[in-house]
Amino acid sequence: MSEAPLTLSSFSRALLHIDGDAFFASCEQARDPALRGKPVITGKERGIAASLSYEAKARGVTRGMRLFEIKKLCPDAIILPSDYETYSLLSQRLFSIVRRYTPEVEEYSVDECFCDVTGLRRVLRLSYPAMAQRIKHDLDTELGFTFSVGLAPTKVLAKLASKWQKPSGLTTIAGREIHQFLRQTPVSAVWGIGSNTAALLQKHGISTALDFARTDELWVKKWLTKPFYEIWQELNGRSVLPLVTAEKSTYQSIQKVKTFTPPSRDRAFVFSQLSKNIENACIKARKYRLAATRVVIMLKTQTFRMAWVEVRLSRATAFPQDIVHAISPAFTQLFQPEEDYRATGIVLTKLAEDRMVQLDLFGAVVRAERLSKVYQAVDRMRDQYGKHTVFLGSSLLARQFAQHVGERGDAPHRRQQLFKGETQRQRLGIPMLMGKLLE
DNA sequence: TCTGGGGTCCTAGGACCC
DNA sequence: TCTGGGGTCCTAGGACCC
Repeated sequence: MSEAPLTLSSFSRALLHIDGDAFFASCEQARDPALRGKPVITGKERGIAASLSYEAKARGVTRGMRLFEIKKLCPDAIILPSDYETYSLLSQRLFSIVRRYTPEVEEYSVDECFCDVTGLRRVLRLSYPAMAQRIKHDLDTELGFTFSVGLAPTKVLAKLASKWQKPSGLTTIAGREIHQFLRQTPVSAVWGIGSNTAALLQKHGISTALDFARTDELWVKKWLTKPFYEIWQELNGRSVLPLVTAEKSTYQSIQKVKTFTPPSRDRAFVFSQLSKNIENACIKARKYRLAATRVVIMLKTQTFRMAWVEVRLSRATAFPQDIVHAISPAFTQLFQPEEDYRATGIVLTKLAEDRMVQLDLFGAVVRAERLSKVYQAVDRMRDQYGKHTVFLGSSLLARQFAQHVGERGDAPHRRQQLFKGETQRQRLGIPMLMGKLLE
């Protein structure tokens, strides 16, 4: 292994990685002040802890812990079902605050982003660390919970920096300090290096991020794939990963998977779960004006065995009844009556843009136009009154089940609670079957 | 870790064509 | 009939992320 250069001029680029602390639990606390300072846990619908407030962590609760264990350990824990709609709204606020400083923002996930502040020192009359501090201050005070921020010359290093001190940390990794940080970091903790690659590297005596950064460049190129070579470069201070600032406007695939408890071997019920997933996937597809030409249906057994089959559609569609009809034989083939199922899933793939969809027969054109009109109306109603307003007859069992177990789907009144005056939405509360609309 | 849900990118290798 | 080279497209599967 030869020495790779680690010293670079302090900031060829100045990139920030901003990460919400205990984001989901913090959102709940931000929305309901009565929850502040208390052990809050989200993930009730799954039966395990998904996100924990720092108060809960202090009591020894960990991610993935079962609810009954949590109750034993921390009887006053407040356990809430996930409310993705609220998290997503606060996420948008996070991004818009960062955009006050620079348009170069990558919305990496619901609770984190990267941004490029290179060259803004003069404009803002601030050093890069001071700039990072200021952005952090705005986020902390305006959103009502804390963020951890990393400042470094590359994305991979900025990600490492934000993780360095949590919660509410601000860590700078300047070019000359890179090796000090990498020496203390196991290679498996580097963004993009998972357990498989970490195990491979370990075999070659590479255990810290510094070992990896110092590995011979030619060796890395020869034995590892492109993403790992890019990580190697970034660890050495060479910024090669671009910021993806464009708004997400399309998808390669859309999937909806849903677990239900208890597991079931009732064919009609399992099929209706799948049907409901298909409807939800189609809603998303239509929103982005996409249509699937292929779908994968998946059934997960209680023993976590995943059976799946791919179905080619005769034409691209984003209408659930087309897909429900097309996958029906495949479902029959997949479904084993003596098996207990815990989840179903659908993946829409080979997505085509809506207007490019080819319609073969005149009859199909007429039908598609009719359906298209129906769904325009359905999508408008859903926007106005909430997700559970209109659905396919084949999803009825699953819808009733969800209502029975008190699922926390989309609920416009919670939006009102959070953003008073921003929405006039109300809940209709009367489910209608698609069949009625099509009559 | 007793296991949710939603994505992306990369590569090897086969099929097919000239 | 045999052997060879090269290009493109597609697919399955791996790996990783939050």
